[in-house]
Amino acid sequence: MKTTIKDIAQATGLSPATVSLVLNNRPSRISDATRERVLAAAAELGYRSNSAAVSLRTGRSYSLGLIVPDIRNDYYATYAKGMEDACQEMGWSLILCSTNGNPERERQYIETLQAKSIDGIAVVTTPPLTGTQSFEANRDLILRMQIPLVQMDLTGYREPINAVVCDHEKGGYMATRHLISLGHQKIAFITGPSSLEGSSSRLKGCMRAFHDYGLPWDDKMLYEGDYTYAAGLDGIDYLSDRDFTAVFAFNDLMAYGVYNGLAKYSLSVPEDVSVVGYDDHFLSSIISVPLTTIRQPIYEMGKEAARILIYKTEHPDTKPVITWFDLKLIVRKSTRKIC
Amino acid sequence: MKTTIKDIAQATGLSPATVSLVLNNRPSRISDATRERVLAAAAELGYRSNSAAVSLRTGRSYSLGLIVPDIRNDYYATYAKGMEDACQEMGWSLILCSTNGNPERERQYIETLQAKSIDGIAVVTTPPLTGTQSFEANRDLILRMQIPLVQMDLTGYREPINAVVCDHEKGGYMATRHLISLGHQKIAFITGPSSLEGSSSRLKGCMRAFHDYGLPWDDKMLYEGDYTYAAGLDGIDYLSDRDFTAVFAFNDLMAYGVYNGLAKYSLSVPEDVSVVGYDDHFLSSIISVPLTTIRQPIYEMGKEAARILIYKTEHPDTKPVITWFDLKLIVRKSTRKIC
DNA sequence: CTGTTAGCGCCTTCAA
DNA sequence: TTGAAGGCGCTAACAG
Repeated sequence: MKTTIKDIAQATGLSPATVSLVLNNRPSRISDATRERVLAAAAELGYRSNSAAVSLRTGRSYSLGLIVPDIRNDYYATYAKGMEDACQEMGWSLILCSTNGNPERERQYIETLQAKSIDGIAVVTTPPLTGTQSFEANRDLILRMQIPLVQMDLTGYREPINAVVCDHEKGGYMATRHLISLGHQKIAFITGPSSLEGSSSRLKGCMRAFHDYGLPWDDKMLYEGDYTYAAGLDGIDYLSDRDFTAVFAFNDLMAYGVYNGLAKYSLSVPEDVSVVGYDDHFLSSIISVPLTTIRQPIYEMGKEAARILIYKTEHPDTKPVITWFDLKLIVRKSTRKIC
Repeated sequence: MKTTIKDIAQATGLSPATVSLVLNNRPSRISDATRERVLAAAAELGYRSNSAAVSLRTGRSYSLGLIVPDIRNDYYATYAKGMEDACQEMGWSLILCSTNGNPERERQYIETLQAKSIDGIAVVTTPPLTGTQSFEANRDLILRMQIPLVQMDLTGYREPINAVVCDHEKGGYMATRHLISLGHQKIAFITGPSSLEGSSSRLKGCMRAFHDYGLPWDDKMLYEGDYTYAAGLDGIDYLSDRDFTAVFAFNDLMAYGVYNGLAKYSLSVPEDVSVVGYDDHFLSSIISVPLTTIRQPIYEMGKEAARILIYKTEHPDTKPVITWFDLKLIVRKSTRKIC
């Protein structure tokens, strides 16, 4: 039914080995004449290599696994798309694993991926779990399996590890500086979980900006959210008796919650309160008051993650790669100058 | 390094075949004693089957392919999540293929999937391409490869085919009837591409509602969009000199465009104009004026798609399965009663 | 009830 | 420059 290298061998009167050699472009110098013959026959017969056979023989599968908490989240979907595009460019495949933040399910996936001789795994852990025991255990599992691993926004670990990272300290600084330069001095912050590196870095940046501009820092203006829409709403409830002219939400989803939270108190954006988000979710340019935000190049990070993984497959004994990405302030309508 | 059935065979003093038999729960009755022994050894040695070997031997891979235009689109991401969850429940994997609406890339994917001995493929074609020659060619390609295929919202074809479908005629009817029952008589419609079955069905439903309630139909109140945000904006521009009190956009994304388009003309929702969307995008409950919409059970459809595919793998010679899903009107704040 | 045998399709020595 | 042979890990016949 399906044509194999044997068929091509038969058709050309050559041996399967020779056919394999030319089909894989091996340096073993084959005469141009036979090469042509093989290629012609392969095209003629519509040859496609059987990846199970290749995989069994070589132990490689030319596919990567992506483990994310929830593919419906635009953030992860964008990352997935980046990886997927990079894979496609190089003829690789991507296996999608959505864990719902369940570490046990994550573990199962890792084992399935190993069974499939996956060549590399990219993991983005769900916020509340990062740094937990079960997550570390899963990471160790991957490492022990000797499968290349790329993480996102996670540099600190007991040993160096491949990663794609943004300088969130700088991101926090940029957002805060933007507000300060607009004349805001009373700024409220709705953060992510403090256990998350990305969140604590942002916060450090905020404090540094306050310090640089000689503003007094006040922990009471802080609400610790969890990156969900609801946390934005709750944050405004919590902060409602404070006095502020601006809010910096540590991601766009919470900023949307802030919008609606403020509306509840009849406060409008940006007239009464300026709002800055973080991520540049695709909706942020679309909503009625377009959101000023810090853009993360998630798509590019996904691409790079795939590239690192593929590179590691070819060069297993190289040092861990950490690629840094730039953040960018996108000024829209949700922030305004005050006197 | 990795333990194989041979290792287990050696450890237990049995043959690889026997080990395989118990590990796969084959009906060939094996004594409980040896079964126990094998299972114990497998656990002991941490055995995991090599799926490349299984795949090479059996021609099956226990994985499905999903081909979508863009995983960043919440609609497709939700479908993917449904499939992924169903796969996970049964120990299968999902390979993600995002085509960007490029038929050539779609074709490449199909061939890659075949090379991987994929057991089934779910395709959701990008709107402008549905029904085009290249798309039909790709579908034929899959069919010719004898790989089970599931489509979404696509029933009409020259031969019956597995599908998960909503009755969009009814959906169009429900949305229109809702507006009519609220007193609206001058309703504008922003449709999807007329070449799409889902869009033309909705439109038929709208017309039927008008007919049932004795309202005159007017083609001038129609704008053909393409399901993008921009189309919603454009639609309002196009309709700006018409007289209407309500708009029915054929998906939520276009409804968001309608919101902002109306704002441009200083029209507010729902005071001046009522708006109905379609899909129930996750943002529709979140935005400042929550959107009345028709909910499609996309997630469930994804689950069912995976189940159909897996079923087809076990029962290749059964008749095509078409599963219908119910639509539901979700009334929120974007529609109001007028006198 | 269990073991033997024979490949699935491919790649990789090694020999010619 | 090419061919022959062996085996990756597993399963399906067929024996015993």
